[in-house]
Amino acid sequence: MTDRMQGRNAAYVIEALMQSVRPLSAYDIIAAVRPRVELAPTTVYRALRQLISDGKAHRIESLNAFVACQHGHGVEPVHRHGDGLGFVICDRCGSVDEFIDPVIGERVAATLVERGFSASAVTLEVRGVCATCSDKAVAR
Amino acid sequence: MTDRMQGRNAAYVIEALMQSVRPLSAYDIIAAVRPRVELAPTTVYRALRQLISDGKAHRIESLNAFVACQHGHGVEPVHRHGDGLGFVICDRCGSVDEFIDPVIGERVAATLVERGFSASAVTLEVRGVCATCSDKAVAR
DNA sequence: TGCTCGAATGTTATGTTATAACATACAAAG
DNA sequence: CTTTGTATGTTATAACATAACATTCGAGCA
Repeated sequence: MTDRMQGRNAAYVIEALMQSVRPLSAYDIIAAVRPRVELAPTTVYRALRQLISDGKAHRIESLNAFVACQHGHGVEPVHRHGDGLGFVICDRCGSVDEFIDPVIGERVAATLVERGFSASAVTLEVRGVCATCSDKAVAR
Repeated sequence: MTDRMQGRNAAYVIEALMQSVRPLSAYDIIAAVRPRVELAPTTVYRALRQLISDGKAHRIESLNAFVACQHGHGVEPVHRHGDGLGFVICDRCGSVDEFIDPVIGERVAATLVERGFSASAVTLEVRGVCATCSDKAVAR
């Protein structure tokens, strides 16, 4: 009961996410782990819920897809929504970049305090085109 | 060709959104306008795309649902993602509150400039429990 | 008038994302 | 060796979203 046990399905899922540059939908994950193993949607969503609550994966709301957390693989705490965690998502190449801006975290927190609102999750996502893809477009 | 023409379907849809306290999914909207009129999903999504690009409605990504814009019904410009526009969503009563924080807008913009990232949309959503619902829980 | 063009709309089918509901396995604690 | 809780498996279906193509309708104009 070390709080580290999370079953082998979660292991398959996080592995698939870590090996992918792009976010994966639940069904992408099913395809990615096949034919090594055949997972049902339910199973994948269960594993994802677990991984997300452990801070090892994030859901990208605007894509209905999932990514492995890019940080916190050492001693430092993993990134959590609510600390000014955000994602920059390129619609051209699909890359996702995680960032933290404490000032944003503070401003959001202030807004919530002002309202007496108790937050369970904060989503910050930017969609657009990354520098690399812009350059490519210019280069042609 | 005044750029204000947008067809009667959009009118039905925005009306349904404005009359609702809570966000509505596309299928909720279909139910809301029935039996006055019977709209197909395609039709509703088309109208929503239009309304959103006009700034008259917003998509709540974390709910896969839609709300009417709460501001900008006078001369002032409508709210747009990217100016620090955000939503505070109560998971208990379903209420959605729109807010603007220019500081957040600036910080996000700065992050994007730093990366040479060109944004097309910014999503900021907070899920949790509003003051009213918290009070109720305590009061019982 | 009647042509033509584009925008809006309608229709059908299907693709994609997510969960409900219930059955089984399996390990640790007692 | 039984109880209990967590993980897992299975089937079905709910909920969200778009593709592809047909039709209607109004504005501008020959």
